[in-house]
Parts: sequence; C-alpha cells; structure tokens
Amino acid sequence: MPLEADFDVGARLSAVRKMHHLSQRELAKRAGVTNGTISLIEQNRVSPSVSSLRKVLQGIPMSFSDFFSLEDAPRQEVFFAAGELLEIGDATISYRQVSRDLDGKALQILHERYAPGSDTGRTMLRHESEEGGVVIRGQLEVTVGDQRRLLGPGDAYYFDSRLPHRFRNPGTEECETVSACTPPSF
Amino acid sequence: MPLEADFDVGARLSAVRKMHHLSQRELAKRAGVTNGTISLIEQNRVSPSVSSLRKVLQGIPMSFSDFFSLEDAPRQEVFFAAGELLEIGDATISYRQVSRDLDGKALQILHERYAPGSDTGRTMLRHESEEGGVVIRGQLEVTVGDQRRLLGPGDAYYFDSRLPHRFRNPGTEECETVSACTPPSF
DNA sequence: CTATTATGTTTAATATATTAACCGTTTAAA
DNA sequence: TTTAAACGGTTAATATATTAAACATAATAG
Repeated sequence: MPLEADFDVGARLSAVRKMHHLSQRELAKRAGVTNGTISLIEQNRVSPSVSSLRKVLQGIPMSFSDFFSLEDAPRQEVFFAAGELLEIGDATISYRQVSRDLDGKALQILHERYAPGSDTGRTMLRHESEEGGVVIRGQLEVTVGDQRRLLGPGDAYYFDSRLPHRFRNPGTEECETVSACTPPSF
Repeated sequence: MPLEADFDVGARLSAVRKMHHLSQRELAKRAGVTNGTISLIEQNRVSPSVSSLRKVLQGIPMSFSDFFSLEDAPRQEVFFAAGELLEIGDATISYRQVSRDLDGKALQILHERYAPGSDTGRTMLRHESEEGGVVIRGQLEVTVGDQRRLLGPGDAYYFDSRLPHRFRNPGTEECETVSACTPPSF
C-alpha cells in the first residue's frame, strides 16, 4: 500500500493533457470548466475539488485510479541515440540491445519495412504490451504520447504500448526497422 | 482503463474510516482538519479539495490510488448462511463450496481449531491474499473491515485478506473450522 | 506588414470549501 | 441521577476554488 509522499497534481495533469494532445481550452471545453481553471490547477495555484477534478479527467477521459496510480510511475526513457545501444552479441552475430535495463521488460524482436509515406494512421495505436525497435535504413517518425522524434539509421525507441503511439515514414525511400512487441498484438 | 461513472466520495470515506475503527474526530485530529470537515465530506455536502482529501487520507493512512481504485471494486459478499453453500460433492464425499462464484479466486482449504477465548489479536491482520472458512463446531467471531459477525456451525466466511481482519473464539468450548488462504501467508 | 487565430496566463467577482464554535444525543462513570 | 466525555451534526465566518473576461505572446494566413 504505497503512501503518497507529496503530490504534484498540476504537473501530472499537464503531462496527461499533453500526452493526449489537448490544449487547455480544448480540455476545458470537454470537461465543462473554464480554461482558467485548467491553467490554475496546472500551476498548482489552487487545489481542485474532487468534483472538478473528476470533470476534468472525464474530459480526457481518464479514471481517478489511473490518474493517481500513474503518479508514482517513473518517467520512462523513450529514445536512445545510436551509440547508446548495448552490445551483447559476439564476433559473428551482433546483438545490440535497446534499453540497458531489461528488468520486467520481456519482449521479442521483429523486422519491419516502411514504404515511403506509409503511416499507421492519425488515430493513435494502443494495446496492452511493450514495444521497441531500431531503424536500419531510411527515416521513421515515431510519436509516443506527447513526445515525437524523427529517427534515422541506428536510432531506436522503446515504450509502453498503452501510451498512444504512431509510426510514419516521411521520407522518399523505404525504411527498414527491427521492432518488437510483447505480447503479440496482431 | 475503467471510467468513473459517478463517485460517492462521502460513502467511500465513511467506509474507509469505519474500516479502520476511527471516529470522525480521531481521523480529523490525525489529518489536521476539523471534525466538521469530515462530517460534511461524508454527507457529500461538500466536494473536498484534493489537498484536504490528501490530508484526510494521510491520517488513515491510505494512498489516493488505493482510495480510488477500491471504489470500483464491487462490494464483496462476506458472509454466507449455512444453507447458502454450494454442494459440489457426491454421495460418499460432500464438498460444500463457499461462495458460488469462484472466478479469479484460486484458494486452498485448511483445517483449524480455536481454543476457548483465543484471539488473533487486537491489531488486525493483513496480507496479500484471499481467505475463507467454515465453522464446524463451536463459535467464531469474525471481524472483516467494518463488518463483524458471530458464526456458528455451518456458517462460513470469504474475504480479501488485505482488509484488516480478526478471529476470536468468545465461547467456552473449542471451535473447529475449515479455512483456506492463497497464497500461503505463514 | 496587418489581421486572425490559438495558445497559456492573470484578475476581480462569485461560488464553494473549511473552520471555529456550538448543538443534541449517547455512553459510561461518579 | 448527575457529570463528563465522546459521538455526529449544524451554522456563521472565513479561506479558497472557480468563473468570466480580459491580457500577452506566438504562429499563420492574407
């Protein structure tokens, strides 16, 4: 039964809101409160009532339980530069491990190719798993929550698939990647 | 990601408080708020600010996450009258099942005897498991959260062991029960 | 460049939560 | 029976959250 040390409601709400690509005004509109309320809450200049916080979360939407339980979840490292991969292979076969800490992250690597302009779609993907990958050739734009980055050869990614995510090849040449997912979602 | 339909903060706080055997004034004192505040919150005549609710929960103590996650947990059926058990045995051996719905409740039955006056103690028990049992002979007073009942032969119990609980034999004869726990906690 | 639109912020007015002090009831002890 | 303490509840005064309307900035289109 973890105890709340302190609780940064403002930062948490701000993160959640951005993660869903909502402006203060958009969220306020959906929640039925004013944008000023959102602003003040995110600055921790007020401590919202439970009832108004509920309205706000319903506008996302997100449950109290998720809002408060995600609080203690440490921010995951999402992006890794090419040189940051861990080499665990040998002379004949090179295994370059994405994310140095694999505790509690059992996953299996795959291989993918993206045609020029291909896209997983505007509606973000979500599923109960974890996934990661490495770009081999070409360029891949990866969006995870409120973070977005254009990855080139040697760059990599790793994240919790429950975060809304999207893959896009913005270039003119085919993109080749090695990706992974556990458990298999398709 | 379960959504909050509506949220009865008052009833929830009242239940949690009673579950920990605290009066409004005792809790208010520990939390650093007034007893009136507790009273008004429990009547839902106000919607507490997150900051004051945190103070209150710290006085229990309980985390936000637990407070809100237990909310959507359906109220568990705790007590079963002797005639309410499910017979799943045959002619030679009778298995009378406690709780008709065993989905997600894998547990293993044991056998116990309580000497007259014996007691698991004033400090309530808690552990990560589920447990249940049947009284064979004598009487057993079972306290689970804010619920208490004196069970006689044929009566039974079943609950989540994370709820504070206590067993006591208030009678003058030995009490025999069949109980169970999963996973083993001792 | 100007005009427009969207963004987050701020402030006075208003609505609401919280307090301090009190009430009536119950329980237990003198 | 009286007294005292503890209980939950209530109310006027106060503190705080929320609103409505403005401001300031940045990005975009004309």
